[in-house]
Amino acid sequence: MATYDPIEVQARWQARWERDRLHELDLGRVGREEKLYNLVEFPYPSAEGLHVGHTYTYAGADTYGRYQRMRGRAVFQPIGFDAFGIHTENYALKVGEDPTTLTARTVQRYQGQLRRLGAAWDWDHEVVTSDPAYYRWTQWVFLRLHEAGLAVWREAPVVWCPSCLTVLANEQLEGDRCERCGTPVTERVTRQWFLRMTAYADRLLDGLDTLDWAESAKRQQRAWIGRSAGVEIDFDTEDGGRLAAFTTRPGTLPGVTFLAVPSPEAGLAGQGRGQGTEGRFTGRHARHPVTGGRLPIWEAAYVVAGYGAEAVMGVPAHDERDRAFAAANGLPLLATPEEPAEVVTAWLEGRGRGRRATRYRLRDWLISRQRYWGPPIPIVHCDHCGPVRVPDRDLPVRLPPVADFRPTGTGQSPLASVPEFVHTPCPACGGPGRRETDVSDTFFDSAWYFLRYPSSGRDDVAWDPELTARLLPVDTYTGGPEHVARHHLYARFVTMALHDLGLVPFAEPFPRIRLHGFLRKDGAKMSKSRGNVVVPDDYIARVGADTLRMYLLFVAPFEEGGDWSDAGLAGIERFTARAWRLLTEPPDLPGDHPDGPPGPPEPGHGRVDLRPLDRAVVDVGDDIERLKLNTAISTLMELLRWARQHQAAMDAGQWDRVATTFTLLLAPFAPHLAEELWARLGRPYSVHSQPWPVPDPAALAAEEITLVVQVDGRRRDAVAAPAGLDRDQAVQLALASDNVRRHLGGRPPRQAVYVPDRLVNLVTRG
RNA sequence: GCGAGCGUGGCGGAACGGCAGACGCGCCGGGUUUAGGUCCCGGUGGGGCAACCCGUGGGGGUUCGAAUCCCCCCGCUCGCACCA
Repeated sequence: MATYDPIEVQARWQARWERDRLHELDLGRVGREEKLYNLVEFPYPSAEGLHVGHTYTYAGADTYGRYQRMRGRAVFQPIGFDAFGIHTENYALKVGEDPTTLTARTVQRYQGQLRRLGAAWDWDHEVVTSDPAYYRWTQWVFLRLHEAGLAVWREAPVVWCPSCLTVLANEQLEGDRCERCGTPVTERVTRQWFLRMTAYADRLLDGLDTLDWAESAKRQQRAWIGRSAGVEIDFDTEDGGRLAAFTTRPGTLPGVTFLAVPSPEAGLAGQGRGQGTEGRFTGRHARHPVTGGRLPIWEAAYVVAGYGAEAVMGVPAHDERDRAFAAANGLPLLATPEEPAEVVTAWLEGRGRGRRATRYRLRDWLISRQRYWGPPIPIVHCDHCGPVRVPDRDLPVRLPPVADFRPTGTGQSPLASVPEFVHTPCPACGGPGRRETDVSDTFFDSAWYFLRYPSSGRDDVAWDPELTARLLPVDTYTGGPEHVARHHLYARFVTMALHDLGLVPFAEPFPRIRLHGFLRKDGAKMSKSRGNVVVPDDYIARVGADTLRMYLLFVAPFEEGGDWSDAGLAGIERFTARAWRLLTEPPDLPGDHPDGPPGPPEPGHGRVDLRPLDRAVVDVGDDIERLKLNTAISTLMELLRWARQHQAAMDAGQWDRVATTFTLLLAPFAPHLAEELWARLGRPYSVHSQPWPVPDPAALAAEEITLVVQVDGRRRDAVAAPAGLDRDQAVQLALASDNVRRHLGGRPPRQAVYVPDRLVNLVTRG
């Protein structure tokens, strides 16, 4: 028999699956009950290609999807490319190539890599966000939000990256640095487009309770939204003005000794953050609303602009930051007791000096980017009409070719240098208009892509209502924890807004999210920016995709991740080779042995206890459901060893059941190998269309168990016993053990703890 | 600083509060092979090499019984980082 050639096997079956469109679903016939929308975060095709971190994520999600298909679900598992955006454009700048041609090439490269993973992608529904057929609808979504008053153009201080030469959203900061390039950011005041995400703060927060997400992810989003209930208190200033201060602890009002307002240089972005005690007296004073005492007004670096209140009331006696600021600036500390919050609030409300208020850490989503590689925001500015929506019929507003796509640094996108793009009649009055030249944030492209997948072929609608009602929401979203406060939040917000507009029939796009762990390299997260990526291609060419997939899933629990090292790869190579030999070569029976009697191999007696097989069916399935893919694979290894050891004793019927069942259990993990083995067993194509095996319930009811016997909590024996013993029978059995009697030393047990079918603990101590 | 997660053999990792170390790597021994590799079998936490004893970052606690639950401390990783 031929030896196992994983490279030949994977190439042949990949070609066949593609020809047969094995993984493409006929969405027209999928019922709502049977569908399973298995979504993974799509890659951005920026730089050197997919790395094994992607392989890890996709292998896990694909294994889950393949298993669900065998469980009878109609699995929709689309894939696409997040091809617009700064990351792609920066790579284009680095290599000095136009992003249009570059993207076409990198997408092709990624497609090839994704195909070679052997995942069950539904290529019929691929989307590419930089394709006009896609971003036309991104613009359409923007227009719907604009109509609803959720997209607003306003002047605001915004975060500016002096390296990327664009403004950034709050979510795209890492501390006071740009999350893409690490450059410390600065601040600008310009007119920008915002999506009013804060209007949904409460619903984004409250909706979390309904979701099947990891608690850590919910906690993170809650913290990000940061709802605080408190009171806004008015302070009259001596120059006749008024300052409103927000506090969550109105009871500390008697202890106020100063007011703090944002210092101009502290700003949004957080320059000057750190010590937090720098400040400058403004020369102005306010009056305490209760005592009438004079309160100096200070500019303080620690006050965050834009949180919603004009000032912070400084209470050195009750707040650490206030105390530090007061101490550093010679301000008094007034040691007053804290009053009951309700009393103070009611007092203020009664005199019109304050009102209950809720504040959020969440900001509106700034989507303007003064960059090239993104969807133009579909607005025309008119001197008479203001910002006017481009009519739907004129979409897409195509991204024009430009001579130079480098960011300008002037605060304007490179599109501003294309007169024939900029100058266009106002859609409202027909007068001279200027197109908006900013493009939108990449995260806006990906905030709705899951809606597009089922309807990807449609050029008349963004998404088909009937298909959407049937296929969505997403059943399982496999993604990275780094997206919890960004992409997952944006997608929830956009979906809620579209739901309110009656455009989608659900408010939550991702009722169930599973976060994968990270593959690390030498202790550090593997990422392109760190330059420590390992590329899957060499491994796929050398040991095959099946072995790489299984190895990645074997080394660590999927949701925890682990350190990449190929040291243990040999273990999976051995496993697959053994499986191949066992199922494709005739058994090594006595009749075959050179020293044995000549003749054909004799079948075994056929009285092998097959319960381990049924047990494995249950265990592997349970493990996949829980994404414990590492232990699922170890169960397969144990099953293989058991099959090898008992093969000779099995008759033809038993062996057939073992061989086919093993192959079915292997299929979600090693799709090519399983398909080949299935064919060689003479079974009809395809193994991936087969139902998951059903265990024999009688076999699962084990009639014999091992009872562990302890004396005073220490293991002294383990005895074979029939299942279902009652306490007295179990204790009698335990007392029959010589070793147990020896350790009892003649003392009768004072107590016996019995865990049915597991353990007896005889306790002698009082 | 705040929040969360995690600390188990030489290594990756198993273990509904119930036999700690499954499975795999590596290593040791044996077999097959002209030889190396492959392949097959066995062993592999520490101490005694037997009965047993000790062992899950450290210390305390709850429990008949703790890697698992609780408290304190140490270390690593990941979020957030002046949000009043």
